[in-house]
Amino acid sequence: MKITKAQSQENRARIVETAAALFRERGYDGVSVADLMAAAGLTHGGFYKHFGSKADLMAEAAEHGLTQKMREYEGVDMRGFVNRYVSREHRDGRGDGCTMAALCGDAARQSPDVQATFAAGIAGMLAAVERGAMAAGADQPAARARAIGLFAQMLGALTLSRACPDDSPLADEILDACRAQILATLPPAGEVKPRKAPRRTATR
Amino acid sequence: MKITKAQSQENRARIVETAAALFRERGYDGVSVADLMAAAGLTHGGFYKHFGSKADLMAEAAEHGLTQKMREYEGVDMRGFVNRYVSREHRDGRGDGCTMAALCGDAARQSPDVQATFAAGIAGMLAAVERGAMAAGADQPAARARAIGLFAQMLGALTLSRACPDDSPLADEILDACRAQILATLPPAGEVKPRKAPRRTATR
DNA sequence: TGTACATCAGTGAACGCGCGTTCACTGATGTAC
DNA sequence: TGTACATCAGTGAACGCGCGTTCACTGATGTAC
Repeated sequence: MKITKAQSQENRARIVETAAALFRERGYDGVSVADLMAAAGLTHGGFYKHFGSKADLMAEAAEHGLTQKMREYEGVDMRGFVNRYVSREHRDGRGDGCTMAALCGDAARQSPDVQATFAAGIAGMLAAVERGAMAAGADQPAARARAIGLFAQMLGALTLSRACPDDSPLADEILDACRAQILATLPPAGEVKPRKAPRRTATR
Repeated sequence: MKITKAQSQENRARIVETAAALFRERGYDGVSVADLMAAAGLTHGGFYKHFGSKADLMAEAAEHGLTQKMREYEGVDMRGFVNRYVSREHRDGRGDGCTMAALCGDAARQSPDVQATFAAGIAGMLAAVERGAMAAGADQPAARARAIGLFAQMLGALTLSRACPDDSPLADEILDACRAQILATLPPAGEVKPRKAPRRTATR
């Protein structure tokens, strides 16, 4: 029952991808190794041919999820980012959503490895938001502080909204209030005063 | 080995109090029934003389923690609240801190009972922050939206800061940037334009 | 007030269960000749 | 290019462990007389 090298690498990648989504959906403790291997279409025994431990996979899945989301938002302008991030779709789609928003609270209690991954993810996210804020007309160095405040508010809004029962009107109110408030601080679309050339994140 | 009724009630209260702190510190899955009974100075078998299940205690501990913190902040003005909430002390003192900030992310994956408790806690918190914002000079109905945005940002700041490794400068930067940003939107202390009588939360 | 007895909070062993992890085994792949 | 064999990803049973929960038992409390 040996498998092609390429097939094996493909399996490994699928495990990471599957794990990233399941962890976001149910949390780290809510997904067992057997669960996720089954979801990836394999049996649990083979897990340790790919990863040293569940904790190792947690770090790798976080890394994968964070960089993937960053890439997905590349080139999206600030208003678009806020509209998509602080939305009912994002709140209700934990599995497909932002790893930070889904697991940031849990990360604080995980291994240093996972924690370091999240810290790097936060740093990257803030840098991207800062770039977006400057492209939207903010000044350096205020842009840095503004980016931090902005992202904290977006993440807080999502977290609070998700904690409410499914049909709660409060869940929507929180999202709507925060989105409107953030958008109000951004210049209207198209009215951006360009400084140098408008920045775009490089597609590497 | 029977115990006084009063002694028993005291034990029960101590279990709830201990559980609330341990849950905040390590998360719901990070504390076993045996753990917390030992921390309360009892053996694990007696747990079910007081509670139907661990999930029941989770809801009761959340309720306890949330209302206790609300009472603690009663009569504190807006600037004081922000300064204490968005602080290193609060970030590093999970066990003694805000239940919402510590467990809001986990709450989304818990039983409807726990989720309802958190939703009620959010509602209460927002109402209190709204009162504080109005006492600080905001207008109705903007005060409601402002309260939501404010609290989301405070909670997000704490969550992000806690996700960073202990010695990370980023952890402090996030806290400082958000605190400064929030305080800048509040009128300076003492310069409050009173409308009607300045409101104080009733001590009931 | 004093005596006899039912109550029930607390104890600690035991339960079944699912977890992360290990292991002997399989058999197609990939390599050495 | 064809043959012989070592490799190693995947399988599924098994491991020890800690979990939430149950249970028979204890013995001071609280009650009935």
